[in-house]
Amino acid sequence: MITVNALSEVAALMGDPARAAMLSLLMDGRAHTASDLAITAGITAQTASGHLSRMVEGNLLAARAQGRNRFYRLASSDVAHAIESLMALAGTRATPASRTAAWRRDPDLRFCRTCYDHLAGQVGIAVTDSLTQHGYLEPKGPRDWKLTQPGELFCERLGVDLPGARQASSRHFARQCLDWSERRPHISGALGAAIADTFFKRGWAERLRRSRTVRLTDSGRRALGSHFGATV
Amino acid sequence: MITVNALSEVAALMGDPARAAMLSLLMDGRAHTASDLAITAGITAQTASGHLSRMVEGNLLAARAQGRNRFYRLASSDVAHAIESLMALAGTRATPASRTAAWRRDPDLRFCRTCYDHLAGQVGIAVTDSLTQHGYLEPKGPRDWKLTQPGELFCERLGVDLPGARQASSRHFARQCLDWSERRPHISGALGAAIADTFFKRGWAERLRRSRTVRLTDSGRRALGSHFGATV
DNA sequence: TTGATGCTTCGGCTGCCGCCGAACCATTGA
DNA sequence: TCAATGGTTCGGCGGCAGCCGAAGCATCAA
Repeated sequence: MITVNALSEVAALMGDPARAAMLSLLMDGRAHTASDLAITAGITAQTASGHLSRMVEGNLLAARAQGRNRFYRLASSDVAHAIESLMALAGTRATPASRTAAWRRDPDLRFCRTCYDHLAGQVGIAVTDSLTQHGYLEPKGPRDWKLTQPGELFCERLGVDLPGARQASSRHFARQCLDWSERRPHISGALGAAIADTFFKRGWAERLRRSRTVRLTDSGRRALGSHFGATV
Repeated sequence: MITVNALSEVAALMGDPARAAMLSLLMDGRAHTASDLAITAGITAQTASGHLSRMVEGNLLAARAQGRNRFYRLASSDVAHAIESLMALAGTRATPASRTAAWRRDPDLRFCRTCYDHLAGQVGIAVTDSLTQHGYLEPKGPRDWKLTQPGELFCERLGVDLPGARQASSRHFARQCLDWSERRPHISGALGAAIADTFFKRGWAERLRRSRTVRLTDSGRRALGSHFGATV
């Protein structure tokens, strides 16, 4: 069966520590330079170059040249979801030595991070829960959400770029994405990305360099309370 | 970050051709003997033994001794879902040589297979669609379904072991599982397994040995029409 | 008890793959 | 044009991990 080989090839591509470190950084959804990825993985530029070209060849990454730099990003949100599902598995692996799951040791990452291009972790869940509890978001089908009329008004007041989000016709508008640390769905898709953008633009959250971890600012914490009625 | 290592370890465990072949066989949800798995992977018993103990150690598999034999099965449905998500990735990898996705080359597998312990593929989707269209199944939350009152009656008439399914309190009753070939959700969980059992018990479907592929019998094809109002 | 079967452990071989140094190409800026 | 910077290609080294043969335990059937 051909699918077996394909399975092992994809898995093997993710199964090297250096490549996994790069993929983990790229889970922030942004594009990073080859040298940036090399430093993150703790290897030389030429070794990283080999890894990167292999991952492009394997359709895990997409590359874009810009001047002297070469930027790499995840090829698709499917790749991000596959990585998340593996991380969910890794998180439940209770080692006999310490029964503490791996993600528990990184509380900041668990608190708030980017998942591809939208917010995840406790903050991502808090935002999503608020939207559904206020009736702004309703489940639609197995893996999507519907933004209700009041929900549209709410987003507009918040400054979310709804027209821009709808314009990205090639991707899902409001998608459910399983959160690997909270093990519940949060909002992703074009709307999820637009909401995350709003958080960054209004100074409610800051990306930490070289990490998926996101820091919630003081004003962000206040905004969660006043706009979303949530405390984290 | 510790999660990075955990990610690469899990992925590497799936990234070996022999182990991937074993995992693929175990995706039928049943337990298989060590020698059976060795033959499937095309390696000797002692080599397989090493692979199997590593996968047990890595919490991918669970082992159970029975007489002289030792049976291995997937440790949890989480493992099955992670493998499915990787297969979904592998399926979309269009090689430049042939733009045909891998699963297209195995139409039987795409038509009907077991996913862990329930039906997947076109038949799994047809059954699920029929249940939802008749109002027997309603979406409940992001990843579950609710079996309605008419749905319970329908299942009882069909001979599905509902009490037995409800008894498995440790697992989800009616879960949504994303089908990697159809890319839509089908019914899984205890109810999904019970429905699949009914198909096998009533001779509507037959497992092909050493494969996830399931053959729909003639009576099964008729049953799909008469009971589910579906044609495949 | 004896032999057959299923599985595992041990030891040693082999090949692959990740790694780096060195050299090379491309872009930028002076 | 020349130096500096970012990336890739090439060649060779070293270690790990997958593989098997041989031997060692269990279990079952006589």
